[in-house]
Amino acid sequence: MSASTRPTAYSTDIVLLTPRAGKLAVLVRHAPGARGRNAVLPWAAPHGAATLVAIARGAARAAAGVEPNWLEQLAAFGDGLRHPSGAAVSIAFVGVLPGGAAESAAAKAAGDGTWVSASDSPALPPRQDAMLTAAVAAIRARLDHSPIAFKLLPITFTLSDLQAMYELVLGRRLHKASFRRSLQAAFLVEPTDEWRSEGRGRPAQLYRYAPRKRRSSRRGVRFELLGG
Amino acid sequence: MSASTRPTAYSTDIVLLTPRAGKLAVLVRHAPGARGRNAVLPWAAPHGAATLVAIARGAARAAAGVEPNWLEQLAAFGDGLRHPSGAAVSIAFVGVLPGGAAESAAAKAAGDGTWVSASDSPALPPRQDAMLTAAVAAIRARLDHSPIAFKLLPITFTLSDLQAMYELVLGRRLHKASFRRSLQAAFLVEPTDEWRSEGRGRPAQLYRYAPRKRRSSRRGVRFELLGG
DNA sequence: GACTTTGGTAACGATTCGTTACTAATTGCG
DNA sequence: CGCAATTAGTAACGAATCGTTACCAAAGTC
Repeated sequence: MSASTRPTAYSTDIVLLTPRAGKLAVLVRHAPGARGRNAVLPWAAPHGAATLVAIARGAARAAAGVEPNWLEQLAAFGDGLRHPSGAAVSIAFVGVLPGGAAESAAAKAAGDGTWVSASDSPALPPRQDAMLTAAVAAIRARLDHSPIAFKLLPITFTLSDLQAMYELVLGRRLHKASFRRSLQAAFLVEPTDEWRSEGRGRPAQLYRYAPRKRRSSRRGVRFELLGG
Repeated sequence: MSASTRPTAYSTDIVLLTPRAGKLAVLVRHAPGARGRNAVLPWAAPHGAATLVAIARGAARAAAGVEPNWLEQLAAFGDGLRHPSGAAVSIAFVGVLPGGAAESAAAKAAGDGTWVSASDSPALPPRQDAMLTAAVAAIRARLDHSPIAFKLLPITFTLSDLQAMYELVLGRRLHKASFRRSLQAAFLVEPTDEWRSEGRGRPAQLYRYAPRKRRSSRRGVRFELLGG
């Protein structure tokens, strides 16, 4: 399903991301010999009539032990950069998993990959290194359009957890009152009956992702996002 | 460079769009036999060490006679849909040309493609039909982040031209005062000394695209863009 | 109890934004 | 010429949004 010695027409690669220790971690497979060196992203050669996204999902499950909670195509990468498959072009997918989902005993037993910090540049092959950079930029750019932050969290979470996840992906601090006011106006979450007490401080109510409305915005044009 | 009879590993396709008669037109090539039927998007097989974007640009120039004014990768398409190349996967690019650039005598002589309305669904092969739909959605989604509207216009244009182009791509009407206020705040255009008189009404000043500032926004989170 | 820490919200001021209304400059027509 | 029609361009009002400060609530710690 993965490491073939003969060159394949194209490869399907996956950048699986999960929060770990306040940073984003990426799933890699290590070459049998060295540890910490020669890391590669999970990838698969095309097989049968499986769709691209199905191949990506299968590669993710083989390496992580569980299926990604969210998965989208990233882009096709070619342009001469070296890739372990030898293929001239690779189609990359981005996926996310909730924090802790990959640390379960079942997931560890079923997957052959390991999680490393995404920002410490784990010495990937050139083409896959470009994929990782693009993947981190992509979830940041799509954070407003896809429920990525929610899919990076467990089913229930506190509003502070949600804000911290947005801050982690965006790489900047957000204001609590503004964040919650915007969230309230969007009808994206609903409270549960549970509360969580994290040691110090007042307990926080747990929420779940439950989008209800979809306002057709009808807003004007946002020129300020244009650059160059 | 284009129509080979043996199956290729993958194809590089291009969806070239231009404004024409108040709608978007797409560049297609017609099969030699029938006219109006069997239209295909320009595509190319991989060759040599050329990058993906260079192959796409070459295919665009071969069919349009000129190079696209803006070009970005769209996505990879596979999933069993039929494609004239026989390849299992195709990497699609979106490009735009200013209105009138494809009607010049030089362009018509150098290109072997023809322009048809993008909304009248020109009976493309299934996979390319999906590309066209995705391309129109993509330029709409990226309109705020890439200077697509400016690249769909000639070098100089009136502010009414610019607004009409935004309305054409977005598919909805915009308010003149709001549009110009936002544009002014973004420092994206500079006036020229020329004026254009279009028959009736007051003449309009011509502007050119000349982005000066890039404010780092620092805005909050936009939950209202999230759906499903 | 006093202090610290985290959760949660009210409210003020500034900015943005949609809209209305107005002025400016040209063509067409009597 | 005088006046309607048409398109360009802007001022300004009111509502909504947004960043920020401030405050209260509920837990643990000393």
